[in-house]
Amino acid sequence: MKLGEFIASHGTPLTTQAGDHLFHQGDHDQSLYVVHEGLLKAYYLSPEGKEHIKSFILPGDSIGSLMASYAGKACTFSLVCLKPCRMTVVKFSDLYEASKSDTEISSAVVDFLLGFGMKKENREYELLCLSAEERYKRMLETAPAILDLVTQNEIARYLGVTPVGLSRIKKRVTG
Amino acid sequence: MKLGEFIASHGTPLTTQAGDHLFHQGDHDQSLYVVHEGLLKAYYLSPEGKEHIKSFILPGDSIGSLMASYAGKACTFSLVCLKPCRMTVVKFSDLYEASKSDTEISSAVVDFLLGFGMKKENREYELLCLSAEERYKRMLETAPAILDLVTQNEIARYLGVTPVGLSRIKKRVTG
DNA sequence: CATGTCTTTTAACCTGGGTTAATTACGCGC
DNA sequence: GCGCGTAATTAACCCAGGTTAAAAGACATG
Repeated sequence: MKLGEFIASHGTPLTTQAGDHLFHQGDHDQSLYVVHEGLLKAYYLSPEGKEHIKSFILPGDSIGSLMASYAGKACTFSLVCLKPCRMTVVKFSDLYEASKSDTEISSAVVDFLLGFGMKKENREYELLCLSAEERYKRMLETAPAILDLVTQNEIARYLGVTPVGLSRIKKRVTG
Repeated sequence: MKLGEFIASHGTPLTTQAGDHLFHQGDHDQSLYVVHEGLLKAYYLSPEGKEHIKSFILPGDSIGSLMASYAGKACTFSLVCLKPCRMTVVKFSDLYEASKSDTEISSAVVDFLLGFGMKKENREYELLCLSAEERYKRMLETAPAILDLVTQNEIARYLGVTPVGLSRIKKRVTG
């Protein structure tokens, strides 16, 4: 069975409003969210209340908490809609079980996970090797679309700087 | 077929000396290295010659360049042995193809990739949300073993600070 | 168009970590 | 034990980005 069919038949549709949370840090949400339309952000909240943005999720992307879904632990981050969204929710365990017997599904899951791994490695590279200014310039080149979708405030917290810091960087870069 | 059997039958053994490189940044190495014994480091070298350590690889771990193996691009990092190593080398494409038809293999690959994903997410969290000092303290708690295996110089470059910086942090933390 | 709310910019000051270089430990071979 | 190379510490200075607070835009609503 194709992965798309599996999701269509075993998933349930979900539409949300901007501001709706799908789960909070600490929850045990074991769903995979396949996004068809809208915009979400995944973020960490530190004990001191500082927000760090893990990623923005666009149509075509999928997201869920690996920690909760696979390791049975609490979600390490929160997931909130920045715009009204339309998606399909799949139980991680359903997909995981299906991948054990259906080679077509497991192939698609392997491809998904390999793509996921490359994204994470790329993010790791940026955070480990680049300065905030370099990360901003890189974002201008590789993902300019997102800049128009979210506030500068959120771009900053995604890049690992404060909004004040990003304002300074912008001024420096733009000249 | 079990993954272990596949690796044993389709892989080739390899032993190396400390200092040997398995591949360099820019190469197109499409191998997966399954480490039985020894110690390796994966690192990025910036155009200005600065080294950033992506990870240390211990017995039981596996490593390879996703970018080269799966995306067909150049390796984004280099891989070098810090101690003599004993490992098995598997062609990524062999394993990838096998996972398309053998459910036992694909299950193991899915599990491997899920574990890999969790590691990468954890590293992303540390680099995005924690200060260098917090990352050092966390390492003291969660991976004290590595501290004895490599130089402080390398710990620093793994944590994303300079050796001088780490020396200061140590002094601050240890009191 | 006045008002409140949110985002962005600017300014002043502070700090963690970078940089360079000198100094001190720690092996290790002879 | 002595010399030599590598690793770690220390010191002095610098700077990117954090912090706090105030000011300036930007919009929406009444």
